[in-house]
Amino acid sequence: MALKKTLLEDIARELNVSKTLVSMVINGKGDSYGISKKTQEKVLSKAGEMQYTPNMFARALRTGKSNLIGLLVADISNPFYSNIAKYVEKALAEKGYNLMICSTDENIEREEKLIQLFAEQQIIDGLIIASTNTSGEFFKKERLRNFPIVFIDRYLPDIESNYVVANDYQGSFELTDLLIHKGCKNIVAFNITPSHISSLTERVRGFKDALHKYHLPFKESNLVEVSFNDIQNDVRKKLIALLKQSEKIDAIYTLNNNIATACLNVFNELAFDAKKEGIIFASFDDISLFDFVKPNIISVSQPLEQIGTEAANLALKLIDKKGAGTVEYEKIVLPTSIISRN
Amino acid sequence: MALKKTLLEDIARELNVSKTLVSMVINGKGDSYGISKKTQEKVLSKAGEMQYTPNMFARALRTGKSNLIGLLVADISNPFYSNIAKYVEKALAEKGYNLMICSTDENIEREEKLIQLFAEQQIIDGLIIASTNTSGEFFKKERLRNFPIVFIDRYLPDIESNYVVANDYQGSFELTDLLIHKGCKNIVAFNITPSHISSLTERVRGFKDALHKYHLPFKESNLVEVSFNDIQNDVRKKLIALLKQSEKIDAIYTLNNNIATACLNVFNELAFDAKKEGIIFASFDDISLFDFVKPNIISVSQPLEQIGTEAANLALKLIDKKGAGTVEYEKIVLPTSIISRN
DNA sequence: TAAAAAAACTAAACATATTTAGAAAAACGT
DNA sequence: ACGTTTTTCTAAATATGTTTAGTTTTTTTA
Repeated sequence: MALKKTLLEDIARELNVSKTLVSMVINGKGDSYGISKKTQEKVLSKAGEMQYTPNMFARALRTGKSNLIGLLVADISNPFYSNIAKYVEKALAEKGYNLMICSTDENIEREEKLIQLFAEQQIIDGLIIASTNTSGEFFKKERLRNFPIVFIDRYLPDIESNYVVANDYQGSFELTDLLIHKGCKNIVAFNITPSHISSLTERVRGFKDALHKYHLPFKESNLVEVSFNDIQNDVRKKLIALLKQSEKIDAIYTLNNNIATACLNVFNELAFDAKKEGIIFASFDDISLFDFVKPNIISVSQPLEQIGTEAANLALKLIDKKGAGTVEYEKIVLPTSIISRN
Repeated sequence: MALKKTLLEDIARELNVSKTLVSMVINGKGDSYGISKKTQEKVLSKAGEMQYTPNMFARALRTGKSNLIGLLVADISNPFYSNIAKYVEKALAEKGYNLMICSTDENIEREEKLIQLFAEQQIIDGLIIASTNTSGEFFKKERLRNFPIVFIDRYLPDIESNYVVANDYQGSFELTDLLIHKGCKNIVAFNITPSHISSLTERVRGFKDALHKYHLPFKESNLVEVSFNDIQNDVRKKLIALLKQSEKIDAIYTLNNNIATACLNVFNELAFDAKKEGIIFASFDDISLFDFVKPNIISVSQPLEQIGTEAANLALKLIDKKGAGTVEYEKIVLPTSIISRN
């Protein structure tokens, strides 16, 4: 009735050999185990004929390897992450690995639970993660210390780790520098809070340093923080207040695409024409949306394909090297580029 | 050295009971197997203390259930799919299931290979798929006939199946109807080719029927086809030709968000002001981008959250019912809504 | 041609759970 | 106190591969 799957044993029985032999041949170890060419061919052709595919669970159970990589991000529907995911998947597929994607919703508990489930249990062979954690404490656990983890987008400053990130500091510095060159004297940056995330603190640092370079003062009012849980409403409230205030500002700089989109929404609602009001709009993260939007947005573009590809390859490299003594961390920092739409 | 994982046996040994008993209790079957309350508590507390978590592979191997659902889409970086993915994941997480996402790049071979790998091998318990296949032939295979599959976005007309799709026909009809009411007499629709995909053929049908309703002729020139593999360039070529031609058109209607974005790019390049030229721009699929773009886009919005949630729940339902005789297919068609930006 | 070496293959253990069939212990009835 | 039930628990089989430690067969060497 229910079509039975072909097992190693079935092939072995058909050919009157042991399943050990079949397993060896199927795994391409026929030569190294000294199985004769003729036998190898017989096995392979019979396996093809019987449409044999090994049971991943049995294999993973025995070998402790699943050929699965986990990708943990805040929100897979954020184009930043979904684009990275696409390239991660592509790079992994080339090496016979598959991807499990999970969203954490920037929820530390959920993140930790998922890591526990997948990484500590060795369901995945490696983890690529944009961690939302405030510290590296969790990752110091004995069970994780030796697990292949690649941080992307953000790293945790208090632990040594492998990571692939954009040069947030440099990108933010250059963008701010450009704004100043365009004559801006009172730039207001919008950040999200809690803002412990490294990519954001780096961007803030770049922003401040660029101001400092040109002897522009940094006041409290140059940095607005909006709450992650309610970005749209918080942005609306604070942006409107900002536009109403007497002190004139000449640039708004959002520190990620979420805040940018929220601001654009408010502009839309208010039919606010930033250009006409002499306000330059700039943002970290370049999303395709920005190509079409008024006002023209000056943005810092991150190399998504490269981030995804490098992260995948680094993860695979760590898996290969696993256990091989050397614990040298790879810290890959990729250059960003300014997209200056005129 | 390498921290050993806690096994069922370890708990059993500590408590001087059999691992059978431990397994039963861990799986919440203590009562039905008549394990005394006291023993159950002992086991549970010891398991917590020893941080036991069952090995998914051993469990899946034995039970044939992995609590994994596969999601196969053309391109996870397409916001349409990444949004659906988000809601699918959310609905599954609530029921203790996890998601494996793979992109097929609209490549039939890759799609079939992935299905073979995951579904036929029973690595996943169920599959949610936006199939790129031209026919249902592949899904008729004995090994798949009884496998829980939910088609989303597109269904295959030549086979019976479970699916969750938007009402493409209705949405397209209403949109076209609206355009006509706005005075359009020569609407050009942009489709991608090969266009065997059900959602697209339905949209074309809705378009034609609406024209017909108002006795507007449908000519070859009312439907432009662009190749999926090179959307941007093909759109550029054909859109430019269209805008140059002598015959005046009064609306452009793109049949999905990819084509829409490509068109907008061309408008941008040419600094073409559709509104000024008396052309209304409309598109199937509503993406957040459209909120910000000039010209104002009239669009058909699909209920992404609902599609994702219903698909996930239907998949779980099929898994539950598996083997339970009744083969009644669920065909869920969800209403779309017109977003008419003025 | 017998002993040694090399080549080709296999039985059994193992990875870690779940489940079936049945055993031991406790409680009950008389 | 002894057989019968009922309650509680367990040994062994199973799921499907990989790997270790041999064994058998063939070839080579003296």
